[in-house]
Order: sequence, then C-alpha cells, then structure tokens
Amino acid sequence: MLTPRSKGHDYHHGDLRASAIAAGREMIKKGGINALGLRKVAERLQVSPAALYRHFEDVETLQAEICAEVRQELGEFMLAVRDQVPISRSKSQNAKLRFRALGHAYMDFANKNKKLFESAFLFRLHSQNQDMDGLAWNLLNESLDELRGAGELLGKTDEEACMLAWSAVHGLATLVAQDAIPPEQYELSKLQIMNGVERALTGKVSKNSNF
Amino acid sequence: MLTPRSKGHDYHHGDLRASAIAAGREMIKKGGINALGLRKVAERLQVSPAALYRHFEDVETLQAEICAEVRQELGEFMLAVRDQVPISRSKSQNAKLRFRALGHAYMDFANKNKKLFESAFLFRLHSQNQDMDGLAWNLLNESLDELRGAGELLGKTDEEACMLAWSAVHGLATLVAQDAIPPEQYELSKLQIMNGVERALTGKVSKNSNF
DNA sequence: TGTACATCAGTGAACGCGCGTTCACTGATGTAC
DNA sequence: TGTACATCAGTGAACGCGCGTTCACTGATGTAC
Repeated sequence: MLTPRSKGHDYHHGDLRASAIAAGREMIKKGGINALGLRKVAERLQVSPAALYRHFEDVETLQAEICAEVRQELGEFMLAVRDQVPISRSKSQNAKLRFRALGHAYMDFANKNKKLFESAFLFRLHSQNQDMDGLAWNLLNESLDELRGAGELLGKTDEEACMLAWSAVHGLATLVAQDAIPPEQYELSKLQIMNGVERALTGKVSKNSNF
Repeated sequence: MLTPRSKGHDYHHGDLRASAIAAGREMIKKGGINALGLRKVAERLQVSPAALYRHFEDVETLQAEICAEVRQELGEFMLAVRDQVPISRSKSQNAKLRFRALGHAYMDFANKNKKLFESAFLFRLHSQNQDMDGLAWNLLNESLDELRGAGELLGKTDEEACMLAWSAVHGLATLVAQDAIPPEQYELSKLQIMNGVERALTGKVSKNSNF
C-alpha cells in the first residue's frame, strides 16, 4: 500500500489525497484517461466514494491534478537525463549533447508511459491552456539559449528553432504513445528526429550521432 | 436533414448507415470523441436505438468507421490542396511547393477540425494500428519521391526525411488541435515548421518562403 | 494530567441518470407465380 | 396485373450496469481549560 495506516485504526486514512492521486495515476497508466473513475479510485483505496469529496471538488479536478503531476514528472525526467550528460570540452558540443538529451528524454518518457503521456496533454486546467508553460517548455528554451550562446543557432534559423524542435519531438512522442509507430522502429525514428532537428537548427549534424 | 425521406412513409429511413456516420461525425466535431453515443445518434436521427444495430455491430464499430472516414477526408483534402499548386517551370521548385502544400493542408485540416482530427488518430481498428497506411502517409512518400527525383534530397538526409517531416507536421497539428498553441500564433508556427523541415531535408530554404 | 468539546475526515445509503445492448415484435418492400 | 409470402429494416419496452454526487451521520483527533 502506498500509505500504510500507522495504527490499528482504519477510520482515518492518513493521506487520502496523495493516495487518490497515486491510484488514479496507475489507472490512467493502465487503461487510459477513461479508466479513471471516482468510484474506482475509492474502491481501490478501500474508502467510501464520498470520502474523496473531502479532497477534490469533483472528478475532473482529480483528473486535472493527476495530469498536471505527470507533466511535472516529464519535466523532471528531462532535467535528470540532461544533467547526466558528461561535460564536454567544447561549449558547442556540450550544448548540443544537452539539447539532444532533452529530446530523447521527452520521447522516451512518452514511450515508457504511453497512456500517461497521452492523457497529460489531453486535459489541462483552464489556467494552463497553453503549452508554453511548464518545466519541459522552459528546459527547451534554456537549451536553445545554450546553443545560441555557443554560436550554434544561425540568424534566420533561430526564430524557428523553438517551434520546430517542440513540434518534431512532441510529434514523435505522440505517435509512439498512440502505438502508431512499430516498437522495433522507435529507436531509429528517435535518432532521425534528433538528427533532423539538429540539422534544421545548426545547418549540420555531428558525425556519428548515435545518441 | 441529411437524408430526407422520399415519401410519407416513416418506417424505413433510407440510408440509416450513412446518416448515422454523418450524425456521429457532427457530434465528435462539436464535443470530441466522448460526445459520441449510440443513443444520442439514434435520438438525433429520430430512430430507435436498436435500429442502429442493423448497421453496426456495436458502438465501437461506429466510432472506428467515423474515424476512418475522417482520416480519409484528411488525405483527400491534402490531395486537393496539393493539386491546386500552380505548376512551376523548375522541377525542384515544383516538388518543393507541392511538398509544402501537403504540410500546410495537414495542419490546416487539424486547425479547422480540431476535435475530429484529435479523435481520428485516437481510435483505429485493430487492422490499421500503424500510421504507415492511409492516404496522408502515401501522399507524403509520393512527395518525397518527387523531391528525390528533383535532386533535392541529400544522401544521409534522405533516410530521415520521412520521419522528420511526418513528426514535425503531425506534432504541430496535434498541438493546435488541442489548443496548446494560441490561435494568433498558428500561421507563423506553420511557416516555421515548414521552413525548418525544408531546411532539414534540403539543406536550405527557398527565399521568402511565406507559404 | 484529565475531561469537554469543536473540528474534521471518514461512512453508508440513496439519488437520478444515461448508457449499450437484448428481444419479441411489426410494418414496408420486392419478388415469384 | 394481382396476390402470397419471404425478407429486411425498423419499433418500443425492458435489462442491468456503473457512474458522479448528496446527505445526514459518526468515529477519531487534538485543543482549551
């Protein structure tokens, strides 16, 4: 169990809110956004359905909070992967490798968490209607700054860089999450996307770009 | 009414099958895939729910058929837009313009039919699990052949071309369909994608690529 | 330190709803003779 | 050309189901005195 009861008393759950989000997450992970239901979450936590209304206004709120959490996770995963890239001597090389790491992480997350990824972008709270917020988006812009600082973004290219990179990477992520790409073709496709994006941004691609 | 009854007899509908698909399409168009329901379709057509079972095995079949129809429409729209491109003297120019037209059409379709586009790729019949079928995909490959024939695809680039073009264009289409892109930013974004893709494929971009 | 009590997080039963699907049926159509 | 009949596309009533949400309630917790 995610939040074990500390004593023999069953009446109070401990942290029902967090448990509900975790349980809902698992349901979405397995069956997609439609597999999430308030009653099912309650049943899974062995709690009466009404109890959840102490923590969430309605089922849509729960849904939205889970999706927001997943988006956050995606960003954190990208961050972690990027920061695992060994530092290169060359500033340019460093910027490029870190940039590629972000793209890879984004697509890998979608590939490993298909339903979660799909759902996370399907429903948002009204406040966060645009994609141009959130950790992932900020990391991309940070990375483009690094490339720019290293002189790897050409003038005209620069304006387009962000949109192209975002769309291409998000595009393959979407496709793989929806099983529109045969699994055995995924790794190659990922490389192709990153090579293509790098070529579009910098005008060339590092030799032997196998990652 | 989509299929007006020819006489005063109400018992037989005329073409319930086609009407059901059309009605369902409208529902998805307005409210997304979840707005589609067998009973709602029946009510809309002033027909008993059970009548639909003469034409569709179950509600999922209806859903899948509508989605397949939309995917077909998307392809036909792309075809139509591409064939409206005036013929250029240069073979290269021609290939590029026709390629760009396909991309624009794809994204415009998604922008104009957000919910339909979104749904069309969400559910497919088991047979058509992969994206690598359908008119849209074939048109892309055709277009890449034209570019290749005109000597506009470089060796290493060639292998990546298809995946990159598909992902980038599909990516923006997805984003705009999900309202993740501010409407006033759409036209510019679309240009940026096509310029980026063209640069990645050909190594350069036609001057003043405003379309 | 012990008791009274407000607070809060749960219960459990019930609500109405809309859904997909089934079944025995019936009205219209068109074909054979 | 008229009638008998098989075929087929509808009807309408009923089924069970699971859903989100509400309400009056109750058990546990922790704070004031």
